[in-house]
Amino acid sequence: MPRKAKRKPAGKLPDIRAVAAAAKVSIATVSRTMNGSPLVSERLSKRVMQAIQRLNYLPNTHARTLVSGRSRILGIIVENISNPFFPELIQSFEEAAVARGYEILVSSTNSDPNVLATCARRMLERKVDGVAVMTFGEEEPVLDQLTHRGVPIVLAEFKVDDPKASTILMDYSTGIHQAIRHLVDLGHRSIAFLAGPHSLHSAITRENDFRAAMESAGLELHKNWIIECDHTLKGGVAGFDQLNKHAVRPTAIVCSNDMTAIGVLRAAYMHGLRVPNDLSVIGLDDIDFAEFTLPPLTTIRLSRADLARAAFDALRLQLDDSGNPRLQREFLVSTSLVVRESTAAPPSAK
Amino acid sequence: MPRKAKRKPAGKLPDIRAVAAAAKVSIATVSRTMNGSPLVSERLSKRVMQAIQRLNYLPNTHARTLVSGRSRILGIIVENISNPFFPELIQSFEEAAVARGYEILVSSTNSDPNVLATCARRMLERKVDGVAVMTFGEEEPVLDQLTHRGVPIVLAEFKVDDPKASTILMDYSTGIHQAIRHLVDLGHRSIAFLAGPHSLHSAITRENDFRAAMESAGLELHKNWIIECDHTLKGGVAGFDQLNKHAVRPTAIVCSNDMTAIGVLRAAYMHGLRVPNDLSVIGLDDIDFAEFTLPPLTTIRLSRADLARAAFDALRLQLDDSGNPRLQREFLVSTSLVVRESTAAPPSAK
DNA sequence: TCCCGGTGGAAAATCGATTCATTTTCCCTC
DNA sequence: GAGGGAAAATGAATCGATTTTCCACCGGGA
Repeated sequence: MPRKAKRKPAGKLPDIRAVAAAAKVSIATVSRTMNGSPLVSERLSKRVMQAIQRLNYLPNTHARTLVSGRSRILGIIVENISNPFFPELIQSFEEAAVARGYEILVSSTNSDPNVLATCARRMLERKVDGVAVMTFGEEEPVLDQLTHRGVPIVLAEFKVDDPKASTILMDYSTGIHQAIRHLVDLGHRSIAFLAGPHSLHSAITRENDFRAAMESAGLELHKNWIIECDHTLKGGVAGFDQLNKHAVRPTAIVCSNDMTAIGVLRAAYMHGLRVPNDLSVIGLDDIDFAEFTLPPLTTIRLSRADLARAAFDALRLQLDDSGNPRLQREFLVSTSLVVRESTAAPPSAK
Repeated sequence: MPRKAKRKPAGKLPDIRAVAAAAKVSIATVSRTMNGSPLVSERLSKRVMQAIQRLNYLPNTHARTLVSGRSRILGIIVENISNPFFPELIQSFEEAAVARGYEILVSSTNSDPNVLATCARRMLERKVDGVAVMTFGEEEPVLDQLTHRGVPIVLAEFKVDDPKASTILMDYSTGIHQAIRHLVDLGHRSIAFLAGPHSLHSAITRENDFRAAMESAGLELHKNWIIECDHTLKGGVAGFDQLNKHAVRPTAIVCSNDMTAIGVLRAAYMHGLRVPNDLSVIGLDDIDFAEFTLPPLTTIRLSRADLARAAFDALRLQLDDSGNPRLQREFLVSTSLVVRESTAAPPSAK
């Protein structure tokens, strides 16, 4: 005996068949219409659209994904969502994605490689079309999982030798040179650097660019004045404390990111040092907060919007143009100094 | 003539058939094993699991969703991802969700009703199993779209008369009473309130609780001292400026959220007022930053972790226990004062 | 010897779309 | 009016799982 035909429950959502029936066309035509195929006449297209409106029909993306192989979902993995840099980045990435009909899957690794592996797995299970890995380092192990399955990825500050991988490089050098130049012009000679964790490629690049800028300004690097911190507020406080232990102290501190700089501001305050009169501080990122610290932070701007757009474009290129062997796979994002009030002439120059 | 059978491309991902073949069982058994059916013996189950491992098989969630009707995706809609309160909330929500095998879809409305509608639509298209609407107001129009299609939702601070909707209420009253009490104990009598935008239910609740606390402390409310701001840094600055225009000024300011309070800190600094000596400031939320402002902010803590967990539990209850007519549909999250250094005795009391 | 309950298998229906191969429609020309 | 060819619309296979139905097998009890 044939299986009993299932009656449709009353509250059933309209599917493509319902639309086809309502518009008196085949389901193939409905599908074509929705996908903007040129093979549908104006007249029919209109009729189908009306039926869609009338029924308040939403296509089932899962069914769509199953057959087409594309999910129209992009993943974005960030290092730490509690660092304001990243929400701003996610926001821009989301806007770019949604504008082109992509959905995004966000996750944050907190610099834990295990979490990163889990993220990659989650992305794979949901069949993302591409992943922006915005962790600025530590990403090696995860790459294979994704690229081996043919998922395009884009990395920040890290080149991978895989045709499916693109890279976004930051031109820190320009911004950092401007910062050093700014300090030198104010009269500073003793400049310290609070670096980020060495596990991050970006932290190392920033530090190297700082060294280069110091050298090209003809300034000597005091050995104790480059300290590895962890890019957090607490880390900035700790870094300052460490700097403060030594007898000779810098008159200016450049930090690997804004959070560190804000930590320094806090620590300096606790030690009774006035910024910028007793100490100049420069950050890097220019998060929204930087304008509202006390005093407002002089910092090197790294645009989240630019970075997000570059990441999205890199993925889109891989997706739309994957045949092309001469695909652009490297992108550059620039930086520049924003002068506010945390920098001034050093005390000695008064 | 039948369509030509398609050969499998070499690099094909393993599917359930491949696993079945590798484990020498039927696909039904593989499915049963993965879904923890009791009809599979220990022995076989182990064999299947091994095959899954060996092939590095990942089930296709889209295929699964299509037939089962459940996507195991939860949506979370926040007001503004650039306010650090929300990333911290998302982080906790994500952890809870991922721990139970759910994926999450994040989006941020920026208080724009049109964006909210788009978000709802995106969630619907992706067939989310439930949505946490953490916008603290403005949500009416969107509700129908979701609940009408049977998607459970949980709202912050807003009750809806729908069996699919749950609510999380914040007990601001306790924290705000503590704050007023703290100020009164320090000697303050003149206390202003920088409210949030009246479009937000939470902002109105907070304001009302402030009024109530003032009254129960026997303090008079100065008419010009309740000002509507917008919960941003800039808004805090503007609010302070407005307060400052009048001849009589408060000795303490309570703010509807931390961002506003941080804006006030900044504005006070620009006007040469020292906090807390000249002016006491209290925030609400206790975002991570609050500990690192200058001076560290006294604030009313509203735990993101508690809120996220409540939101997740509310949805899970709706999902797992949807038959139950006596479902818990209201949850309460508490608040409490955290005293740091932005409050002290008023100048006159010195 | 027959039957029975408990396991697991094989096969088919289903979910809701896309898309290929095919048929139908329509228009133009001779 | 027939024939040809492009354009428009259709039918059916397909994606990868879940789930149901029916069946086979095995050991044990009556």
